[in-house]
Amino acid sequence: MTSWHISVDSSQNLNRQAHPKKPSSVSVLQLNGSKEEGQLGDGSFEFLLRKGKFMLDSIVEQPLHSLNDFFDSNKLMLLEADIFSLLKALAHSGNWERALLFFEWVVLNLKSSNVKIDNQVVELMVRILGRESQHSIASKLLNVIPLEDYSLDVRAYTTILHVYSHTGKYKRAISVFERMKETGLSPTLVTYKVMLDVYGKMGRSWDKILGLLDEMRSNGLKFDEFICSTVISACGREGLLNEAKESFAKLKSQGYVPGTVTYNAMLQVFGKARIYSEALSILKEMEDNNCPADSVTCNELVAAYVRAGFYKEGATLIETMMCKGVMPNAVTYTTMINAYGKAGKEDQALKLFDKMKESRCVPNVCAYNAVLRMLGKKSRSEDFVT
DNA sequence: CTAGGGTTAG
Repeated sequence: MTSWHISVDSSQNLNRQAHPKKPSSVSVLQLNGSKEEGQLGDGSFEFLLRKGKFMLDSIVEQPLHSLNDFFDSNKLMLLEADIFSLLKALAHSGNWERALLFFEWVVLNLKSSNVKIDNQVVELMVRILGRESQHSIASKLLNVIPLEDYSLDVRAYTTILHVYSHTGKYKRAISVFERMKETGLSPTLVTYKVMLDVYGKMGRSWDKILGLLDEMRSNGLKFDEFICSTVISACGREGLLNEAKESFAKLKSQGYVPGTVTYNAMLQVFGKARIYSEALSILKEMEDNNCPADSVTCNELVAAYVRAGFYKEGATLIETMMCKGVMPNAVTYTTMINAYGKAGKEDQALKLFDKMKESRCVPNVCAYNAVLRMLGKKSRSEDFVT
């Protein structure tokens, strides 16, 4: 099972010669609970399991700041351990920070003995940070892990690309994506989705986006809601109206049935460009296709109304939303408050802000900023009391 | 229960 094993010191080899039938690595925690390898008979395996559990518990008990000292003083035992299982157990018990510190410690100690970490351990660490959405930490970690030394799987690569996308390192994402393909790995639908997002956020890359879509087609991948919404929102970001319309039509002609998210992205494209006829026809298409509207749909419509100066209509829409069971959220209220503020309707804005709190919608930073900016502009900050 | 999408921001 665990074919990889890191041998670091000679004492371990002596140990192995003395007991050649023992498992070659200490299984720290038997997560799946399977009774494998028939090693339970002589009791030594159980002992090793207990030892592993003990190691896990000891790490979890350590305060974060003294963890490195703990690792150093238990160096021999830890480097002999099944690092993969120990990492997995740490992450599984909600200790991703300890997992990270352990990983970094292992990297440091193995580097000094010129031993490479196993691919699977790197993949696991990437996955742990990805799941925790620790993008900037992952990004920093990737600066010290030479990726070209490892042959990671597609999923690890995809997570890494997502990390680069999320931390704005678009150029690096593109070069890692290219290198990944050179090593013979085939990108999955999700990989392509992340890359479409990278080009979309980087901007000025519409031809690249079309290129990726062609590549996907020739690899036999089917476009889904994720792919389509990403492409349309890329258009929205740069005001590519015709491109949005064309690709939307093309995708539909290929049998793709748009969902709420893609319709929302289309609404944003036309709403932002103030082309209300098109926005309304999108809305009509949604209704015709029985595609349910959600809070984002309503927020886009509210934004479209107030951009055109239709404050009453925007406010009424919020009421309608509530009647239909779609609760307005912080985005809805912030959009309206901003609009009132710009129009010099401070009283209306403050009334709405109160209503927001009454309806138990917790104001976020954007909402407070909208109110404060408005009051600051009017030099009426004395009216603002919590 | 392996990775992934859309909305506020003067």
